[in-house]
Amino acid sequence: MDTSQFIQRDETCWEIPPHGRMRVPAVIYADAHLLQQMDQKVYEQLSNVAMLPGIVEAAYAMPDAHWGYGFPIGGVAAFDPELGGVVSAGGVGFDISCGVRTLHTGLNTDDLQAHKQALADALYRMIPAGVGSRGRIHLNHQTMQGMLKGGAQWALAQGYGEPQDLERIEEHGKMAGAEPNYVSARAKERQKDEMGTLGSGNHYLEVQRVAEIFDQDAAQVFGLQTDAVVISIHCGSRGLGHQIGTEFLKQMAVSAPQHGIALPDRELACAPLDSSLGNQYLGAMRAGINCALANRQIITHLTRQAVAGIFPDAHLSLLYDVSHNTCKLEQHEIGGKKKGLFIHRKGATRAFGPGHPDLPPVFQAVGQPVLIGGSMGTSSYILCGCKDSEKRAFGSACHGAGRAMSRRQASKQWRGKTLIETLAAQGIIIRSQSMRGVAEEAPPAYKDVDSVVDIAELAGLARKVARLEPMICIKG
DNA sequence: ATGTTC
Repeated sequence: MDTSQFIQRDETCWEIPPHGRMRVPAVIYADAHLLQQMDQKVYEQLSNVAMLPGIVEAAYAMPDAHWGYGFPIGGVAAFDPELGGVVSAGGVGFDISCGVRTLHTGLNTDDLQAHKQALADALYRMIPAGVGSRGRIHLNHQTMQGMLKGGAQWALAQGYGEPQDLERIEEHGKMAGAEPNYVSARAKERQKDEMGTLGSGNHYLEVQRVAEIFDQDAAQVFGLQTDAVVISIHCGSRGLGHQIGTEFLKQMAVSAPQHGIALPDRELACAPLDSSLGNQYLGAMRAGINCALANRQIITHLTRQAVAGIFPDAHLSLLYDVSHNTCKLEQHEIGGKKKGLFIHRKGATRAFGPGHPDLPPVFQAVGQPVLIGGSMGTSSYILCGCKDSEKRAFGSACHGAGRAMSRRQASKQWRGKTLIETLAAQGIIIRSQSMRGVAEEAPPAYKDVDSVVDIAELAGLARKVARLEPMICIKG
């Protein structure tokens, strides 16, 4: 889009001043090139978000932002319940609590070389991936309620994982305030055979090597060294999250007029935080967060089993687990005063800096790990939160490379088989059930993750710690 | 993202 529509505040901060029904400005963190690459829809969607009741400070977009459903993906917005603030199902997204976790393996690149194919096969066999994939775990009514209430803590109690995993998951693995009774029977039905599955789209499990370290001190705290092998898992709440999103979006759109809300876009359906519907969505959405946390915990268990079959002495310890589709009540300073705000992050990662009370002791000195999944075949990054990020976008950073092209366009332009062959020639093994899915994920269909991350750092959203390169990718 | 057009 045209950069002249913005007031450039500094090198990476582009502002849309409030006009029309906008209550606050809209701000995009990007450089001129990333901004030009973004669809004009990002401008419109972010301006619409700035019109919603009770929004404070500004509607923000991260450098990886692109056109989404209602809210842009890469969007961050905070709402004050005391100012008539709202919660929006479109502001969280369909894949509730989609996120990334990264595991240390204790192996290095040389250990892996001779066993690469075998490990790819073992992981692909062990972890179901693709549309409608089903797992080996089947939940009944009681275990479903327990999972929705307990998240990764529930999964651990079922035998999936290790106790020390928990402190390295946001919310200690269990999102408080989940209300399984606000999750429909249909959402639960869709989920009962889907625990421990990756799903499709941009979801993946990737075996990666640490290719570059930018910050030795933070890397040491995070346990990262050059040539170490790590495994990253990117997935979410599967059919359950999608069903919750679908149902509440509809209800929020229908009831907006009776809540006195004139929606700038039907896709921005929302409900007041103090309404019954808003409260029900929060309870269901938090249960969806627990579903995603439990799912990533179970996949971790399956990953440990697959790796143990080839490297019996390897111990996989969790670095961290972050969610990037959430709405959370957090304390932030507005005009010098601490306030409880509902922070929507849609395709945006929490990036709390050093000393934040919500971080476990191990990360107090350097800030939380911010896990950035790149596109297929390209680098991923590990960043850390910094003090500034709390002033820039409520403690948030980008979540990935961000699409530059639609799935439809990408699937017309590339062939999955060719892409897999090209990547194989670079030593990257791709395993996927869907050649169309692979084509949709073609690296050039995404923005350049290196520049997205550089701009995120320049904007003070997070600081670079390490760059990872893919070796094996199990693709959803 | 999604039992990929409830």
